[in-house]
Amino acid sequence: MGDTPLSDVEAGMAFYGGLLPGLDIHKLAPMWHIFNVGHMVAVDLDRIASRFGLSIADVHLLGTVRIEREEPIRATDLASTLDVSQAALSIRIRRLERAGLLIKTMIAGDRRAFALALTAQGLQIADAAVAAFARDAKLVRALGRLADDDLGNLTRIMGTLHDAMDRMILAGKPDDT
Amino acid sequence: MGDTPLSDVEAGMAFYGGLLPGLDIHKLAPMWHIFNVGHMVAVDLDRIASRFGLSIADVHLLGTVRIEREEPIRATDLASTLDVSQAALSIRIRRLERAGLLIKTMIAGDRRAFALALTAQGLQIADAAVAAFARDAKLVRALGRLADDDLGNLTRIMGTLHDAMDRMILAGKPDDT
DNA sequence: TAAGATTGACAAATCAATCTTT
DNA sequence: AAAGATTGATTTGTCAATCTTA
Repeated sequence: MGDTPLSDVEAGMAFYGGLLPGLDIHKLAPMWHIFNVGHMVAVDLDRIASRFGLSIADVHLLGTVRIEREEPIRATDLASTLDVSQAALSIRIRRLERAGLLIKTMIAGDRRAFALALTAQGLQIADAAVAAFARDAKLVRALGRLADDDLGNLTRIMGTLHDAMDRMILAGKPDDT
Repeated sequence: MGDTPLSDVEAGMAFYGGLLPGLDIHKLAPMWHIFNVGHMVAVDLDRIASRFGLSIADVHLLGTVRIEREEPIRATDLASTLDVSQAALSIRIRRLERAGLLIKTMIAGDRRAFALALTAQGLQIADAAVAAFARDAKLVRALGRLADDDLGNLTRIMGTLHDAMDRMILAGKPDDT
């Protein structure tokens, strides 16, 4: 170890790198960062969402339904997109429906399934929550201190990873290890 | 909208950017990516950890204790580091202790608190789980397809954000909104 | 008083089982 | 059978209250 003053995070990664030389630390380190920062962001956004009487999971759902599509999104597709169980969705949808933010609509030609749409109030709250995220989230503050280059590259690279994970999860649905 | 075939993710961000022009989409987009990828990684690592009879939260705890320090880490400090409640820690520690992976040790000069250390078995399982993460995680596969430049920049930038979030959370503990 | 840790009440996730429709 | 959705049992998280020690 040198005498450079490492942060706790860097020190931890350096420790593991030296400990298990067989490890692919160059991929483990960014995954660890993403996992941890993702968790901290989730906790932080949950705190902001609670101002609206919602959880971050609620906003995630409303925000996804918010994005207009040709075909209104079905509950099953939503479970894939959000990477949660259908059971969890079922309960969340019922609660948001009772809160007057969401409505179920029939799908032509399939009486098993239903599609989802936001009410006027749901639309307003979803937008307000997203605006509050953009304004108040801790991570937004941290992102504001990055160089323009870094912010652009981060967005591009994370977008690539986001797409790749979406595809892998979708592909891995039928046969899961 | 142009005729470029956008991914769902990019289409969603473009939608919000056009919808609410006041939004700082340049910071909202990367935050959204980090939140979503972080969640998908957590689900994936949880699946891998279950091979060892552990949750990702268990491995997170063991891995953090694993990192050697001058002073063995206390339970309260661990709650800050992991960004979970003391109550959750309390229960998880008891379970890991009963499983024979973790031991509580006395702290000289303070009979309220205790420190944590891994047993030989805990050490072995923690390392095995981390090795399994590096080998089998979906995100590791996705990271393997990045250009070397991108991987390096991602690691550096996410490390910066990780540190920044750690500091903000630590600073925000006494007075939380 | 405050800090470290634990407990109890409650919220929310998963998994397995079930019901209806295809 | 298989797919979409729901329910019940279990696990695990947070929050508020409590106990012990500083």
